[in-house]
Amino acid sequence: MREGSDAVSNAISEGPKPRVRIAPSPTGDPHVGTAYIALFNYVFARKTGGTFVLRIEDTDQERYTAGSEAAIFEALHWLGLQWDEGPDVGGPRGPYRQSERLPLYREQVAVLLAKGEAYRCFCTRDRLDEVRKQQLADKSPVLGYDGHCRAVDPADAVRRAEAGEAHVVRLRVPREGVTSFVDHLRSEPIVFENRLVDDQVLLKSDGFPTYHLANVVDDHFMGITHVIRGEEWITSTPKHVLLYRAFGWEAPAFYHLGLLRNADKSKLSKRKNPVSVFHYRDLGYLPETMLNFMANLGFSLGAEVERFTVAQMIEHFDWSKVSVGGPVFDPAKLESFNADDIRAMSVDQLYERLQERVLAPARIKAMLAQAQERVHRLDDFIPYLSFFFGGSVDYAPVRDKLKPVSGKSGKETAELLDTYAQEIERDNAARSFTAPALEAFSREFCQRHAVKPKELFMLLRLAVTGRTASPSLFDTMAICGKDRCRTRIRDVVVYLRTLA
RNA sequence: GGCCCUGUUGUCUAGCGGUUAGGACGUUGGCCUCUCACGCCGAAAGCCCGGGUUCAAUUCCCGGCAGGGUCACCA
Repeated sequence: MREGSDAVSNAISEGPKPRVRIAPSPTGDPHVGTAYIALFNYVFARKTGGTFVLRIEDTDQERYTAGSEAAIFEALHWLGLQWDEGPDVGGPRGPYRQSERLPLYREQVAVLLAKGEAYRCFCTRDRLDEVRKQQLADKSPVLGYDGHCRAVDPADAVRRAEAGEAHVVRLRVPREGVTSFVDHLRSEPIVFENRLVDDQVLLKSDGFPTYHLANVVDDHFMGITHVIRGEEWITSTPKHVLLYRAFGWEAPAFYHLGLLRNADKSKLSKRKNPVSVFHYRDLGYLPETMLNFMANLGFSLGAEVERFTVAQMIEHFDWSKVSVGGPVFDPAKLESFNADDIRAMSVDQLYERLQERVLAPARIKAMLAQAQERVHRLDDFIPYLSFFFGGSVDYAPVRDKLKPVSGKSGKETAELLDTYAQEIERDNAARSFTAPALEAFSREFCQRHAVKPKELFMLLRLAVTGRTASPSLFDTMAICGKDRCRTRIRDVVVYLRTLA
């Protein structure tokens, strides 16, 4: 744990009310890492009587996926991390979606351009690639833009821009000196040499701001006082500090939290761990348990207390109790916490919880519709529906049926299934996980990969249900839900890889 | 590779110069018990390494090493 010179600013003090924010990007499923950062922002805001802002960073046209903004709201709501200002609840510093703030960024870029703190760059991608290749070949310690367009006469640059020549706007980073900032979670100031800092692109050629620009401009105009985010941002913080300086604004206080890790210590990723908040929700982890578990990853209430509520965390929160060594996200411990909490409930409470999601009437009815024509007695429904529940399924009874598709090895079949799971994420329709979309996608997938639908579908059926006979594969998948299917497909991928 | 961050049992952590280094998950032995689970009792397992500073370093300083992050017109 850090201490010393910074002890004073580490303490939570009075003064103007803090304003903090989380700024997720609507790409894919809401990530537990986002929830983790949100928790610390939320707790800090509540502790200090400050304001917790939710801002949507949707400046990347390429990666934007429909529906994921709503998914972020849903995930955060499930956890109970309510924000005070945001796209859905409004607030005095809106709008809270970056795509709705475009004029502001352009205006601010113009200011920088006028001050000479930024410049237009007309370099083509090809030239940029060349420069990079050369730097790599020369083993240059300095990787990045070479400043070619710094020399372009500003008046000339305006003319070219007005003539419609494609360009970006870059920050003019000082070539000399250092940029340093204080990270209030670490004892020493963090220092970067300016010559190693790239002339960051501020405005892309499509007129959208980059993260760096939008982030700084928004944090400033939204009055953000404390930036609490993941450690992955430390290296870009000097760019942000330089930007604040270029604008003549005061920078907020920075707190970089350690990154959640996989068991092998790499940054938590969906290849190695379930990372969707919905995965945990749908498999029946309790939101308060999730929160308590995540809180323990970097925050400690005291020597021998690890089970506590968010309210208790708020009550005792202090930055001196936060550690930053990237913690491994250990699902086994989460599970143990969850089991404890389930045990602590009354049967009535448990019954209530079950009805909220696991036994939600709409969900049960969807299952019954599938089982109706396949079951003879009412009492058979429950065992028949078993594969709609739980995480992994037992493949022992169908082990001999779990084999490579014709013409492929086990390993190749494993990769095929893995690709299938990944491509679902990238397909706009399939990602929604409705039966028709899944079917269309799956048939198209078979065609593209030259696999017989019959074979792939059986493999999927076995993976998802652990049975050779089931209701329509795609209805089954849709009802099981994306995360449950993904878990099971992953199980089979792992198994198939062990085959020749 | 350059730069940056981090470094207490396998994992999450407490510790802030002197402790039998504490707790939790996991592993493991036993008790309880019709079984399982729960519960209870016990065990193994840790201060990354090397130099300093000090009467005394897990703790402070320096250097290594290891892990991670980052080097985009992605965030």
